[in-house]
Amino acid sequence: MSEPRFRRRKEDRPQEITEAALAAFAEKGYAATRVEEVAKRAGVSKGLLYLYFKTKEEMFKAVVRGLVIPRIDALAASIDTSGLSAEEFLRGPFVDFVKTLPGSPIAVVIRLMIAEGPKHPDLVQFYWDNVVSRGLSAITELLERGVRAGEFRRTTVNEMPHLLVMPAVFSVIFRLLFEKQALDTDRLIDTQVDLLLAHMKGGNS
Amino acid sequence: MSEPRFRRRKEDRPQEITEAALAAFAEKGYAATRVEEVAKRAGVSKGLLYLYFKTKEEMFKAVVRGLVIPRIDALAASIDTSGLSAEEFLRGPFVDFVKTLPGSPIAVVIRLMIAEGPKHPDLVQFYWDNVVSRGLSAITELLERGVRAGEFRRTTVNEMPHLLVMPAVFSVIFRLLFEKQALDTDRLIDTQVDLLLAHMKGGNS
DNA sequence: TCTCTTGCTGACTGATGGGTCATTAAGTAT
DNA sequence: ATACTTAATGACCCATCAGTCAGCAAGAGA
Repeated sequence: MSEPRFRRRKEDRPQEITEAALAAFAEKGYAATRVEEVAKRAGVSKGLLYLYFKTKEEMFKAVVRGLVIPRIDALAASIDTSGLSAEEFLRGPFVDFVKTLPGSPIAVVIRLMIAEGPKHPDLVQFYWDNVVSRGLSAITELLERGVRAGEFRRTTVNEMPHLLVMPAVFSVIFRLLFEKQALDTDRLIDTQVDLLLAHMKGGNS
Repeated sequence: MSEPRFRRRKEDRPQEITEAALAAFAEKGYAATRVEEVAKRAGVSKGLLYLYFKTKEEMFKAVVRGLVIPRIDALAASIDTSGLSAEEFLRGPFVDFVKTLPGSPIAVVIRLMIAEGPKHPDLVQFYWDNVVSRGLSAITELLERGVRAGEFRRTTVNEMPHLLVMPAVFSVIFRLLFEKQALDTDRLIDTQVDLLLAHMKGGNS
């Protein structure tokens, strides 16, 4: 006769909740987001959230974990599989990936990390181990490959892969805060990569 | 006989409160900081805060305003007064200033802006007008001076002064989150400035 | 010394929101 | 059908905290 008032979908709940939480956090930030708001977005009662996550904080951590790992895995994998030269990879898949960041869920995670990081040391540690550290190593390895192939000189950049990631982080933050004052983040990223490649390929230092 | 229980010091209160608030925000972030905690640090009762600031939010805004403006003014002024060439200014006062950022109160403000910005659009606007916009213009003007003097070619960098500020923002965030995994932020800044100067002085694009 | 002004206090309140739990109803097994 | 398990509800509890206000006391003025 009538629709049941709810369905039991134990399997799907965690991800649904996680997604709802991300959306809410993106709009209001962690502290300003009410648990009930997340519940509403997930189309579920507040009490249910506490069956899947012990506290609001646990929920927050689940969001970060669930979103970031897959993406990084994908990029790391593509470094190995693609038969591209180091320069081709940087100009191609790497730049593409970086350009998508400012508009992706990862941008939200980055903001959350900055805002809440100091209050969640274990989460920062997790993020460092699984994202930052691995990302930097992957880039270092890629540059090393370029040096071995005779594409690049060995320069300071080999010890500072940060220089390649920098524009991504900067763009994420800039877009987040000053959306209106459109900075052409794609161009910023391209320019920085051009600069670095020019420096690594020829020149004098 | 006995010390008075308090003194009336209308003049000094605002700054004392503002400083206490900054210290508290630096440790806990805005949302997690209790108004009473700020009062305690300022050695004052909670009620007093509300005589000088209508709300916690107003207090927050006062912190940002009071801390950042003076610094930016100082830097902007020194661009004009110093008789240095563009390159000398960049390698000298500019780099010095940027290097102090990650450890300065401004770093705290930057973090607060990222964390709370989306909830305070008017504050973001204020920050844009008085800090970011003015800072970028100053740099643009400096580069332009360099071009006119024949020091620099005109390149993409003239339209993207962001490239010079980027390492500062990146360093602030990096140090804030991953203090332990010491990134040599001074070196990062130097390297980026070297790269840009090399590009603007010679080369091919 | 006795006002009078006002900077300042601290106990109070009202609302908010994280977290709980007794109860209900969806699905499953017999 | 009937009994049983457990996903899901939502009304409730209560600690927390931003903001208030009646009264107090520091210092100025006479």
